[in-house]
Amino acid sequence: MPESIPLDGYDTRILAELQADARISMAELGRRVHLSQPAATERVRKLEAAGVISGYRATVDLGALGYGIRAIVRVARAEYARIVKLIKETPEVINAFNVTGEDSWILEIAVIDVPHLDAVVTRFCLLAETSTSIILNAPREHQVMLPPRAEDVKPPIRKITNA
Amino acid sequence: MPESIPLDGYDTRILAELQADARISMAELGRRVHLSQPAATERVRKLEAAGVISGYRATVDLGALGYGIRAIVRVARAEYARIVKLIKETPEVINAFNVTGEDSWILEIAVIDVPHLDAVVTRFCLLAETSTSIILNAPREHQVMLPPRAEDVKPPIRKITNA
DNA sequence: GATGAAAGGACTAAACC
DNA sequence: GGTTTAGTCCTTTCATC
Repeated sequence: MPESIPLDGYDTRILAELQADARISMAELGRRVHLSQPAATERVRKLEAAGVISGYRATVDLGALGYGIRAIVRVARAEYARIVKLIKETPEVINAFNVTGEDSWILEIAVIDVPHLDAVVTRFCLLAETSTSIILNAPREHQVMLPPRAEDVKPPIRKITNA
Repeated sequence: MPESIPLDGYDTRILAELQADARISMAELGRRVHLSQPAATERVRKLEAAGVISGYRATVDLGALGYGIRAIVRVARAEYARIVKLIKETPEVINAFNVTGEDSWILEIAVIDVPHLDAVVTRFCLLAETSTSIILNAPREHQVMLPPRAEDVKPPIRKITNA
């Protein structure tokens, strides 16, 4: 699994375009980033091979699908293996993060309505302490992520040697 | 913005396939869901028009991009407008949810290293109380969401009328 | 919704810079 | 590394069943 391959301006623009619309053709991508179509295709292939691009997914509108409520469930004092098992068995869990701190799990879930929310949260309550917050709105979702700006990257302190 | 159009088995399978790989051709999609290519194309077009499919995005590996740490930041006692402004100015924020409860905001961020984490969190600390948890692992991410199963959908209680 | 035909566009590979 | 060209393949669109 190669990591941290050098990314230049073309790669950055390709990543921006494909995060904004993953279904454009390689020819259209080339036009947008000012590369020929074969050059764009080759760069995308390398970004995929390097693992920088890990996939392409359609985004669905949960409301249109019939899920009226999204919520964050924090889970504390849970037994690791049992929680992982319950997460894997629960399709309403969109994202599940194991985190440091008092609450060891943070889940994002989608449910139809309040009775459904109750049903899902109750399953986790049986294994651990939970705290549920309903998502009211999301001013940012799926931010397009590009390589860190140079000013944010602190070079490591060089070790003093006897050279 | 049309919502809750009826979705049949074909639509469900199309949504599953496109959430798993958004770059397949309409011909390949048709093969996978056992529809002709024009039929598959037309259904995708309708799902897009109805807003069920809201977009297609490439997923990037944050580690490969150079972001070594992901974290959840909970923000409490914040002034709404100022927090929204700060979120919009902070590219490290991947997702930002305004939620019910004590902590009114839950942010997911990606940073390069601990100094960078410190820098980002400090900006939010100046406006509100924060609590930061580093993400250790994520046993589930980007769950494929399909229309709710029938057994989860509770029909509304019919009102008693004088008919 | 399927089939078949026609047109347009996209991808692959090669030669060249 | 990128570009251009040429050839093939695929996709899309339309009309018909």
